[in-house]
Amino acid sequence: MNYYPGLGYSQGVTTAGTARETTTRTGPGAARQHTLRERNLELVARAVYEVPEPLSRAGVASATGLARATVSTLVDQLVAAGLVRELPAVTGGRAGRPAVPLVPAPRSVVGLGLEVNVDYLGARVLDLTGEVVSEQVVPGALHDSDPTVVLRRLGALARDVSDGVAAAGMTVAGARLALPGLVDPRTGLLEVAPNLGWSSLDPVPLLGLGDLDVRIANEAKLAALAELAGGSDVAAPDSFIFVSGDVGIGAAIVVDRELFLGERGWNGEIGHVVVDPAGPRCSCGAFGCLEQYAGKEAMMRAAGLPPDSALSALVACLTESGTAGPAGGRAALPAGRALGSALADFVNLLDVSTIVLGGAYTELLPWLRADVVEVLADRVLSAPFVDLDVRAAQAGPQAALTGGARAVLQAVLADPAAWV
Amino acid sequence: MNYYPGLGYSQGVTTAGTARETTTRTGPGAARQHTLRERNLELVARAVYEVPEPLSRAGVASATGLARATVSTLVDQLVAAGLVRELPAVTGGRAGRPAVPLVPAPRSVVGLGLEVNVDYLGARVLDLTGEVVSEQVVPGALHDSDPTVVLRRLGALARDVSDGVAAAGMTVAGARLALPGLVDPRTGLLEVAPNLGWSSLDPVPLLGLGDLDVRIANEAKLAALAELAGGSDVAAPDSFIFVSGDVGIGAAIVVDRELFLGERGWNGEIGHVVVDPAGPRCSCGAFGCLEQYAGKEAMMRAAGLPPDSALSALVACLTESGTAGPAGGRAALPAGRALGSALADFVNLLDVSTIVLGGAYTELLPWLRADVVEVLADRVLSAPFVDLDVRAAQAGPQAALTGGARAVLQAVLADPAAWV
DNA sequence: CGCATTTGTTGTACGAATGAACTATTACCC
DNA sequence: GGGTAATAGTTCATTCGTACAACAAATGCG
Repeated sequence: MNYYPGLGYSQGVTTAGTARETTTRTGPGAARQHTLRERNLELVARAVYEVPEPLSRAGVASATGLARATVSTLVDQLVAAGLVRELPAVTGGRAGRPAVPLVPAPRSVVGLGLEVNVDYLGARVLDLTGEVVSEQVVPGALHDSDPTVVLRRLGALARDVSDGVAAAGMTVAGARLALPGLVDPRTGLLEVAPNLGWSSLDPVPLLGLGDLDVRIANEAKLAALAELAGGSDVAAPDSFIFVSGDVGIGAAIVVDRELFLGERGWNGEIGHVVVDPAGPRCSCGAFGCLEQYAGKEAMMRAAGLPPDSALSALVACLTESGTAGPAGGRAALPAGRALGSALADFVNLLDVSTIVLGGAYTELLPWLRADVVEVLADRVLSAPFVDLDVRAAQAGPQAALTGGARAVLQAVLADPAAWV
Repeated sequence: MNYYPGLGYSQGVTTAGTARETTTRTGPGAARQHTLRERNLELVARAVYEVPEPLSRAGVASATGLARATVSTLVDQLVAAGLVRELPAVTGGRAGRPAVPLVPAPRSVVGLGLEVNVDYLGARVLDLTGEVVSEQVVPGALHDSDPTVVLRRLGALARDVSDGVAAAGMTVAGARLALPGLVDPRTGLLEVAPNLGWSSLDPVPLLGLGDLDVRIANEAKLAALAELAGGSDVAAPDSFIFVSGDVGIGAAIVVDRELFLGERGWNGEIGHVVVDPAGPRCSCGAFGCLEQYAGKEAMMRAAGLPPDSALSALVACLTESGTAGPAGGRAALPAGRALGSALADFVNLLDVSTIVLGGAYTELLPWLRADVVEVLADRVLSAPFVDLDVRAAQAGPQAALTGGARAVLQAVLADPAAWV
């Protein structure tokens, strides 16, 4: 992760205390015997989970570098905890005792993703294999809604879904609530969600989900996590900027398969990068923000549609007005160059060369991509030395629900010792 | 570091292989017995190094959570390795056996910082206490210079300094070479350094420093590391954006006392963030880059001085043209608002709320700060919820030299087991 | 059918941290 | 001045987890 060996500068004792005041102060990083066990359990679990085809105990041993004997005891614990399942031994062509393939246990421990967005409420349950076990998504117009009412409805939805999977013998390891706004994950408070009309509230208790471990996060951040699963054919990039275009425009930064959140998780506000200070005034008070060019309403207006039209109307309009791409005629979407310009700033400031376009941009990509790529090639300083990649999101609808559930499961995977 | 518990998503087995193909594939993260020892050695070393006043063995034990017995053996090893020194036992008011204070060992293991910049060459040696043990800085006009000649001269300088400290019984743990350009720390190659007129070269062998471990890095990144030492009175912030203004404008990102480098370490190119697309053409081909407003030459021109004037001339000019600050008259430096605008984009994209201004900006801060702060307050979305802080760099002249030496010492501190 | 081969398990050895007991050295109080 | 409490540092048996080697299990192949 750190290509400058020896430049990383993390402070052991002192920061560990300041980062989370809630943890007990006894030995934040002291490594004991059981630390070894925890770490190696995680290592073995990841080896089982993050490999294209099942490994045997011996395979895990050679993949991790641990001794076969050690792997055996660790795997036995994971199997006993229900996190790993043994498939029937397969006698595969080769000589020797047949190997027992190990796979993530389906439908045992599951994660719950929750989301309130402008036009829907949803709850989705994923198991350790990444399959959707259960979900409910309810459309609704939630701008300027009452958080108490909406969150109670979402809580009922969550209980419904959650009770269902619990009845089938699964354990819900926790939940993540995705919200379109500035959330502070340390305190669990929502500062402001402009498009919902919500501000300064503590959403988790309003869900009424009892003692289930529910944490909140920004919607774009969780959607980016969903991207890490990759598409059916294409693998997910290890590092990328995820940009989600809708009424507002949000982004998330993933480096080496890990979210980069800045100090408070309030980064990625690309919608208010200035594209042209002589441009139209933005709701944020500045002039010429990206949102004024590539936000949903601006794109609708530019296409001569009412600002609150559905995305499908814009797609239809673009499809009939020319070939599927700007090469076929006039630049179909002025948003393209503006988006490219803001992304060029982003790439120059961050050095992440893959850009994943999500939300409305996924469907609009054919009309955006050429302009974005061209502006990036012109404006990114490292462009001569780097392959810039602009691609469509793969995670499917309500990506934040999937990402939230995945985040819960990643936490399980990061500390399987808590489950044995 | 990660305020979204459970959102971090690091992949154990698979990425470890892709990140560095050079490492052997046997057990990247397998934790064995000696892993415990290494980790706890680091923990103890950091406890000794990163605490305002000396700790005793017992103090380290309570600070780290390790048992006194364990700490004793670990400290003994560090003392034997020359990384830690015992001061005379101090009988401080309190009852009980007097404690033996432990401090970083002065003048034992040292780090070497090297730098080629536009107007000087330098080598600086720091010991584990952070003191400068030895240095040589040679002014020179090095734009469009011959890398072979310049690097041979720097190599001679480095050998000179290095031989001196070695003769005094110190061990040089390694070196970092700071260069003002795009460097790839993985390969050790310099892609391009526009202001030196260098491109596509492998600088380390040209130094001729034998088998000394020399690694290269970007100048602004190393200067940012120097900031982490803090000033004489003010403590360094844990997270900040370091902006170094000179002919070009570079930046580095530090989050939780760790450099954030992006995919290749080529981030922080704030000099080419677009401030106004209707602005003057930049050398990079785009229009209205920050460098055209807040680069050294642009600032000189705006003040009516020849573009290659010295910084002192600009300061003199500003001082006599009004009071020390824009409040005293006309906006002294048009660079201020441009810098504020680019920084607002930076903060919106990254969520790091402290900005440290280095290079020429340090001296110009009185004429810049008010404009920068005002624009930031207007344009940063999270401004109502965050205290934005704009401050001057503390690290002193040739900060990259200090930062380079510190980077070497941090590597020692991160793996003291290699020295016992 | 015997042998090589690979997987998985069992038992011993070793390394590292722990906690309790012990020594060393001071302050304080009578 | 001596006893006692307090704190620092050390010694040693214990515990825990991994490594290594030997062994058992199960298969393919000649």
